[in-house]
Amino acid sequence: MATAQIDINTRLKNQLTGRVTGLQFSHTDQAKTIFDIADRYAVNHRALKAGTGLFAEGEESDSLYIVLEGWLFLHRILEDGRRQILDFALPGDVIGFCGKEKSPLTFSADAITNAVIAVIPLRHVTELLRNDTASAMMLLRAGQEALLGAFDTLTDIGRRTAREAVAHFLLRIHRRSIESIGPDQDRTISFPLHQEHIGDALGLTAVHVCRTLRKLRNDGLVEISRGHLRLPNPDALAEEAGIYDFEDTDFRLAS
Amino acid sequence: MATAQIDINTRLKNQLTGRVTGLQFSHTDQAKTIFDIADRYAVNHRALKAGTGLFAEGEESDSLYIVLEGWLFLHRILEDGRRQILDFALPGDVIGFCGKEKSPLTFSADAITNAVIAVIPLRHVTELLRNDTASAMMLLRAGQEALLGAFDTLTDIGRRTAREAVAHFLLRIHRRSIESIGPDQDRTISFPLHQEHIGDALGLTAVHVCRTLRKLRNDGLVEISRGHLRLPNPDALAEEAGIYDFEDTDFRLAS
DNA sequence: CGCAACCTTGATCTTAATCAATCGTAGTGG
DNA sequence: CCACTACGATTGATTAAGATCAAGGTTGCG
Repeated sequence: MATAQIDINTRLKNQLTGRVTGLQFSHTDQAKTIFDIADRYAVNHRALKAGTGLFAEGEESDSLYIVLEGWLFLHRILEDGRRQILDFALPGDVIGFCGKEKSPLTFSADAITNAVIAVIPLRHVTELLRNDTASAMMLLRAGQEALLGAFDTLTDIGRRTAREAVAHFLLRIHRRSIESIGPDQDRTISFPLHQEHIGDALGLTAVHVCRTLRKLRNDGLVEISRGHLRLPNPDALAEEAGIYDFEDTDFRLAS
Repeated sequence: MATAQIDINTRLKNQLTGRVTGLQFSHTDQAKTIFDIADRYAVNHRALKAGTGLFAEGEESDSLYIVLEGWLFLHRILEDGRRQILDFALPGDVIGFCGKEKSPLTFSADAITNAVIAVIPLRHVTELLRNDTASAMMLLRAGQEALLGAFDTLTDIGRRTAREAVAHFLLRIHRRSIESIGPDQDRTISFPLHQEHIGDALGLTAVHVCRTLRKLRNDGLVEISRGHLRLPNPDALAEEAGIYDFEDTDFRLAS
């Protein structure tokens, strides 16, 4: 069991390391190092079946998690059932670090697909901070990356129309998938999200996401089929999202 | 000039240290250590007039900033002028750390009131990570704290009504102000935000914020006057926000 | 085959946006 | 001291984006 999971880890690292050639810079290095951190500091791996939870709001956890394989989502549920998805987590992403011991988590994490997660207890994080400056910097960056992602979503929900928000969301997920899993084939990525996931991430209903996607599909900007997403014309889609020249610049930029 | 600013810093620390007596635990310690970090690693202080910018989207910055005095807001502006406020920054908050050098910032930070900011260059952050494990942990926590705040706002905008969101927002700001500036007098805090700030933070128009605040005021839940905010009945307001027993639990919890 | 998810589409309703004045108050210059 | 100005808060009338309610329609799987 443990060895099988380490194989998965190693395989992912190789995939990512193999990618360095074609690409320019640091994101790839970062992902590599995140997996190195998982290698060196994880006490065990957790294999989750699709639909099961990694942790839930209210639980106490003194661990940090690194996704090795699969897609998860972080969310919060209100009393009456309204759900807000806060983020998605792909391989190489760090989640669940609340910083303090003994304080309850304020959100839940569930697996969308089958997933493998490296578990790093807080005491190993302390050790990492003491002995491994480069990894500490990686961790800081990962946190900041997550914050910037939340800022993107905030802008999508707060100040973009449904059409703009969905377009922007798909571009971001597409980019993250490529950065995490590796280059896409013909602009196509594996895409396990349901319309309800998209809606709950963007503050929309699944019905409205459906209508919005239909229009984007009719306009030839998006293709979704059996768990795969293709963006035939990312530039045109970026224009819909209210972003221009997104190939050149970091398309997180609003203008 | 430098001495005057250090005096401000010292005074703030004393205020916070003085608070330890009445309260239970780590938040206070954390704030103290954030100011210690500012003391030890800042190369200089910047004094900002109300309404001026600390940095703007698109600029490159290899510094991290710690607010010593005043209120700031972080925001992003879309092409057509729509604005999303991403977060507010109060004394003790850390902002602007993008993690990578030479990459442009993806949001702006402006001062709401006059403000004093400690500037820590990235090379000092590296030094901090290498030599000062406790401070490194503080920095990680501060980042996580910001992420959790963004998650709160995400839930407000995405899944709460205007009334719930405004109630929740005021409770959070009230709490942050107390944690940062010190205990309030008679449930009253200094509150420099305009209705437009609240609207841009919550994805609403200033007009709708006005109407929502009026109703909350008519219900005796909120009092706002000349830059001050009073929450006469936090428990009742928390109920409006869809939170119960918020005195006992971390009211970041949705349920 | 038949059920269970999920997606799709239509009709109607609600929340919040937009448009448009008006009011209050703090500052400014004469 | 007082008109004048500017900016923010307020209120009303109207519109629009997206929610809600209600059927079907697909797809995949035991």
